[in-house]
Amino acid sequence: MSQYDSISIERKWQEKWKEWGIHRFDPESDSPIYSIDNPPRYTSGSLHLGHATGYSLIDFAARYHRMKGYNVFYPLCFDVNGTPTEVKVEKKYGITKLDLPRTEYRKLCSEYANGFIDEMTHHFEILGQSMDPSIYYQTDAPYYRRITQISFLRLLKMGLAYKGDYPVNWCPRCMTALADAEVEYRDNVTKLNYIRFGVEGEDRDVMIATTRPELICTCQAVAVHPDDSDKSDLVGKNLITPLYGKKVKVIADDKVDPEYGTGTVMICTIGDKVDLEWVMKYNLPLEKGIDECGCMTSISGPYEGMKVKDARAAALVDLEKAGKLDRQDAQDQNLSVCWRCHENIEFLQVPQWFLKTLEFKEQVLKRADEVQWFPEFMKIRLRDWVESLEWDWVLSRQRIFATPIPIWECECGKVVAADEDQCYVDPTIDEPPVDACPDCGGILRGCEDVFDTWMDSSGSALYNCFWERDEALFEKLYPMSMRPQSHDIIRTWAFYTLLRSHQLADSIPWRDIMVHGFIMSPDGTPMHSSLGNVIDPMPILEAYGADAMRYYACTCSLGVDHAFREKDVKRGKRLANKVYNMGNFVSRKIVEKPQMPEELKAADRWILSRFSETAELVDRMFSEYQFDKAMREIESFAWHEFADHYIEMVKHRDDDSVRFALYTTYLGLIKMLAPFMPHVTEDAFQTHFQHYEGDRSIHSSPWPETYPLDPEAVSIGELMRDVISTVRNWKASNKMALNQELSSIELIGGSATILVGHEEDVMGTLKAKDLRIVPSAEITEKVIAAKPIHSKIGPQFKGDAKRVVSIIKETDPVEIADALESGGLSQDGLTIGPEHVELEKSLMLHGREVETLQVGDVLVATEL
RNA sequence: GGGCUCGUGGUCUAGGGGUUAUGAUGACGCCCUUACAAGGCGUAGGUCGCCGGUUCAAAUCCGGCCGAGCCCA
Repeated sequence: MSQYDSISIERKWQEKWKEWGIHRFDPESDSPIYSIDNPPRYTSGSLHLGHATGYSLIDFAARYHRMKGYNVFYPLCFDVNGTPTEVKVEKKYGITKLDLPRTEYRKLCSEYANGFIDEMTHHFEILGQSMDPSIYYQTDAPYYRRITQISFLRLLKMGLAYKGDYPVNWCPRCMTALADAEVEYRDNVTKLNYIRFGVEGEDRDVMIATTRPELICTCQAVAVHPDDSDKSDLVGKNLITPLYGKKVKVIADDKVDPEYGTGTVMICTIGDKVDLEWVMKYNLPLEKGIDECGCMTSISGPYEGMKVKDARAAALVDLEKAGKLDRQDAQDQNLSVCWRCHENIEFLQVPQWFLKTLEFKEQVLKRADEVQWFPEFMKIRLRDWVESLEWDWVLSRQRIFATPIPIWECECGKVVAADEDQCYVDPTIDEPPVDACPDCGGILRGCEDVFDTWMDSSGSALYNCFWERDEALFEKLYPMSMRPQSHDIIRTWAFYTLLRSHQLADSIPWRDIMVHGFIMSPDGTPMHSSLGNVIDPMPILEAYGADAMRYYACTCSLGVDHAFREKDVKRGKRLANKVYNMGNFVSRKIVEKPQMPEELKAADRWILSRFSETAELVDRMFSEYQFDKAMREIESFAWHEFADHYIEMVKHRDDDSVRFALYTTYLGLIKMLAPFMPHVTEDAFQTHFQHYEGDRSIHSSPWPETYPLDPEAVSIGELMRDVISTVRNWKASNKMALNQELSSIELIGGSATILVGHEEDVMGTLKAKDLRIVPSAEITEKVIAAKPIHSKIGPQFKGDAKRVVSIIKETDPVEIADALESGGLSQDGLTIGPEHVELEKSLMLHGREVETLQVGDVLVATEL
């Protein structure tokens, strides 16, 4: 059979790997550990193309390190917490979190999310993933949440977690606080409204421009720029707000942009972050105009209970009626929206739990420097993010399907934390460690808030290393070897993990971080379900196989985005087929395991040398996560050097030397390809090598051994290759069959003599009955061109280089050759030597009817 | 508006001061050759985004501009 049937063969080995358990991490082993802080897959349904690519890249690292002798820790894991699931469940059942008791709501979410796990696990298998189910975890399980909770209790004890009363980003639809990292921005056009404020005791108006007229009820002050001479007379006076008639002071502050609107700003509690800055700076009262549901409060008077948007419209009508609305302009703005439901977010003051983050900025950046970034420039993303941070991390969320915050609170304000032994604990169900408030004896109420799910995710490295579960294993495993992730979550997953590992373990979480890009649609634009350009990887896997899909994945260099190319997957399928067929050829020659013979023939030494060079380069590229480069090296060696040239060169031969070289090179070749294309290489290994090598699987076999470089064999091999392919091309272009016999071939030229003693392969391959190698013959050499060698001329002649080049170009080549023979070409005080010029010669052979071909400076004469 | 990355034959891509710019893919032509026609061989196809600068020498370094993607404001 010459066709590689990917689907049935892939399933077969996937089943075997499962049966053999060859991807297991061995906690007892003394081998060096390579551990991967694998991204727990979010349980949102089927695999998409980006996942297929991302997880393939991780699997390359895992399989490579197993072959390098590492005890690899690569857990199968799922992320099952969080708002995205809640949003989907609410949509599915048409409910909100207020419609159901917490336990029932949570049950719906849990059933929904867990319902995907079997299918997603199966998809990983189809992709050829070597994740280890023996170290499985999911983030909603009590054993995982327990670690999240204990880590919080430690941070609380250290004084790093605190309850604060600061305004937070708030999503009125999700009814929860959001971290800065959860806020997205959207371009929007709104109305900038010019509104008249009265001046106290004077008969004039001041025009104020605002996009949020519904917040006039919370106006605390009005600000102008200190250098704005037109308005300096206002500073210190009181203005009267329209609709409410409230007196507010005019202040001068250089944060005011005099160019924006009227240059006069109303300061509300709280429209945006600048408002908040002013509120803090001038110690203004924090009045709440909007509540947690996104409705106006009683402060707004007639608008109480209205949604913000409706209140804005109503306020504008009233302002118009009162003659206070002067005009409206269109205004571009950047709207803050919730990352999940895209509802406009508000700034609200709702008590929340925070983790001290700002005071750790420098330490986190130091930790980031201790980690090796692949690619290096991705560290800049982290640095920019850290340096731009303005707030501590809001840990609490007013949601349900997440890890509960393990505390109870008393009306007096006392907080009672859970005992670590109690965890996992749900304070809305479980009893507190003490019966009543230790301060006032009051009743303790379980905290209903839950953690931001990044609190769970950023503990993955700690969890993986058995932190607070097994002290000995923690010592052995921590820090982990590598964190793989995409670049969009550097500010969240990477940052929070670095922060918490520093705070809790005083260490980096991992030594390396590998950051990959996104997979875009074929036209280079992002894939979005709303655009209808999302590509499902499953039909691709079925059509071409996992090895082909994985081939595509390794063409995706790290750190940058890649448009999906189906033809790259096709190329992968072809490569799998090619490798499969090479195996068929090699195994025809092999009847027992070949030993290295005392003497290897030149062509065989050449291919072993080239293989060794390739394997060492590939090894280094693997260790630097440069999978695209590694694959390119393997592919071009396998396909072009090994198959197109070497195999062709030795087809005619059957001896110990060629058997050893074929066996060793092909085995080494499939070994270095095994991390990328695990199925076809396993199939070839099992079919042709397993009974000789003994390893149960190619994936539990060692990385190939290499041989010292043999420069002599490399020159001989390359000349053989060139002579053979030149004559083959000549046969082809003269419409001869490639196995057409030739009565003789003559190689003429000094450098041809290295082939003396190695005629066999040239003759055998070209079907030539005779081969003669002579240093010279009755030939005439004619110099036809002289070319300047810039890399030699430039450094030596510097400023004169241009003149040297033009001398060479303008002088007759024959004249140059003659001059070089007799010591050099001198002109204009410049002496040009043989090292500066490459002479191109035409070789003429007289007296016989022969075809002549030229290979470098070797002339090939063939005779039918 | 800021940061990062990228612009190379029709398409995709390698190279990151010094031969005739790499390879894939598509197009065209030829070939069943001791594994593979899902193969092999060959041909055509390029002002290396644009404009300046540094240099003996720039696809490569520097500056500006244009375009794309991501991250942030």
